[in-house]
Amino acid sequence: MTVSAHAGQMAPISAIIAGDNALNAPFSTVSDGTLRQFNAKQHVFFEGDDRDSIYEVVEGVVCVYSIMADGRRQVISFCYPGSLLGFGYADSYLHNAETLSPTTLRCYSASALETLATERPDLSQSLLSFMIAELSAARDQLLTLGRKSAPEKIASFLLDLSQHNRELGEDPAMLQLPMTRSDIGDYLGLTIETVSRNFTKLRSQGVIDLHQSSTVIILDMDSLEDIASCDEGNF
Amino acid sequence: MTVSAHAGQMAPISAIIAGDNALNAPFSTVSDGTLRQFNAKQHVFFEGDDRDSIYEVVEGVVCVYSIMADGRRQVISFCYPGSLLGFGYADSYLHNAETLSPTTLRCYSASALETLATERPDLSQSLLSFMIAELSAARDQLLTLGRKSAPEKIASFLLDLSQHNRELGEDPAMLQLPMTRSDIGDYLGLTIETVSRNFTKLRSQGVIDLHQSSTVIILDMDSLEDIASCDEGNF
DNA sequence: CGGCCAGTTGAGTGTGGTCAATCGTTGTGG
DNA sequence: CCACAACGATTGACCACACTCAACTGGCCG
Repeated sequence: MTVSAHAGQMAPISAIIAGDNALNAPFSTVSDGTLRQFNAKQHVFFEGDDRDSIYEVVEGVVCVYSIMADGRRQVISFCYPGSLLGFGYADSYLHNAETLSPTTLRCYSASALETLATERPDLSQSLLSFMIAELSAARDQLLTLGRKSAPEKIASFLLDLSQHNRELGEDPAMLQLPMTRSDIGDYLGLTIETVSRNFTKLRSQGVIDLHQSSTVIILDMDSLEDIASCDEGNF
Repeated sequence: MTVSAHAGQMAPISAIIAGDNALNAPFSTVSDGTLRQFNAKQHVFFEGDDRDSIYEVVEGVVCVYSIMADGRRQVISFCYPGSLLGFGYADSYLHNAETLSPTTLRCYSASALETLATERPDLSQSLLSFMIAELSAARDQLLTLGRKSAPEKIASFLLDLSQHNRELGEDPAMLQLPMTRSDIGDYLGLTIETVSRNFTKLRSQGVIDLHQSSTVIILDMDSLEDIASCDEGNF
């Protein structure tokens, strides 16, 4: 799946750092662990900023993206609770990070966390697991961007969100989209018009329903899966 | 950069495992470490195979790719010496791996290596560094696949190879391509015809020279960077 | 020599991009 | 309360870039 989040069964980084009495513990071992609140559409950091902090998404959704000199944008991932932002060994952030909804982040000192990782094998293992999951998601997305048609991209995207809901125990047929059509387009390598047209097409085929533009109801999961993998029989 | 290889300054995994008297030591700590030889165009493993072994590229180039039911292919990375193949926590390989040239791989037991990683912080750190580099490369490639035109993709690809040469102390203007036009197309999300046409176009513009189809000489690095329109100053 | 394969080149097509108009919702101020 | 602006989303008309199909070249090897 390409939605960037900790796989459900993994312990969140915060729990590893805090030890057994996790979640509400004082994070004395690493300099910080304090919570920061963001409104929607606020930047957490920009590419090139000094990489002083690493964030764990606690609540909300964050959009990580790259941008080219002429303004073309590529969304790298949508980060849901459990994801880490800003982890790596560069001395500045490699991407931009912007909240899509009101968001709570847990903030760590980058240097302290990375030093701690050299001392705590469980933390190091947890970070490694997280990176493996992220890499796997990024590689799946390479296939989507490089080889799938627009309808396949849209269907794959909706199925990813559905799977994400399923892992959280939420309704896999009822999707709340915190991102705009523009975000989706920049994630899938499409324009907003193409995203919109394909949403409309799926609705006219009876595969999905769209009450508000931010709510997608999957009416025919089988058809959606057919479209995602093969894209035969349209028009 | 998107060419998948250990960043030059990192210690290869084999050195970590073997300890200080690296490279030629008996790899008693992990079950294996033996060398395996491959000819060109041989598969190392297929997607779905039991993930029993992890490989380190010692010599040669390996192409890692995904394939869809209808045959569409996406090349994930070209793995040069220093890269790891098959690392992850899934119980089967997630991709296919095929040698492009005669290749030597160092072979480890996946379970033994991953167990060892829980005991040896230096190994765990090394693996984490490697994964960070791989993730960064994959994310760069997302931008290329999602947002760049065909000429930009080709130019970026050649610049990546040039940068790789530079890191190895080889001539950054003289590129030996171990992969076919089809491999390049499947890496960049293009057809072989589009790859070929853009190579021809670069040659007719005097940006590159092509003696054999597998040798590219960069005549005008500045133009190539302009065409790539890449604001990449990585490393 | 002939077959095979990778690569190149050409002609025509179609998917998805561009440009532009419109719609719908939300929020603000008169 | 309505008028209006702002913004996201939708739809339409048109176009271009990259794909498809096809022919051909050149190198390699039996």
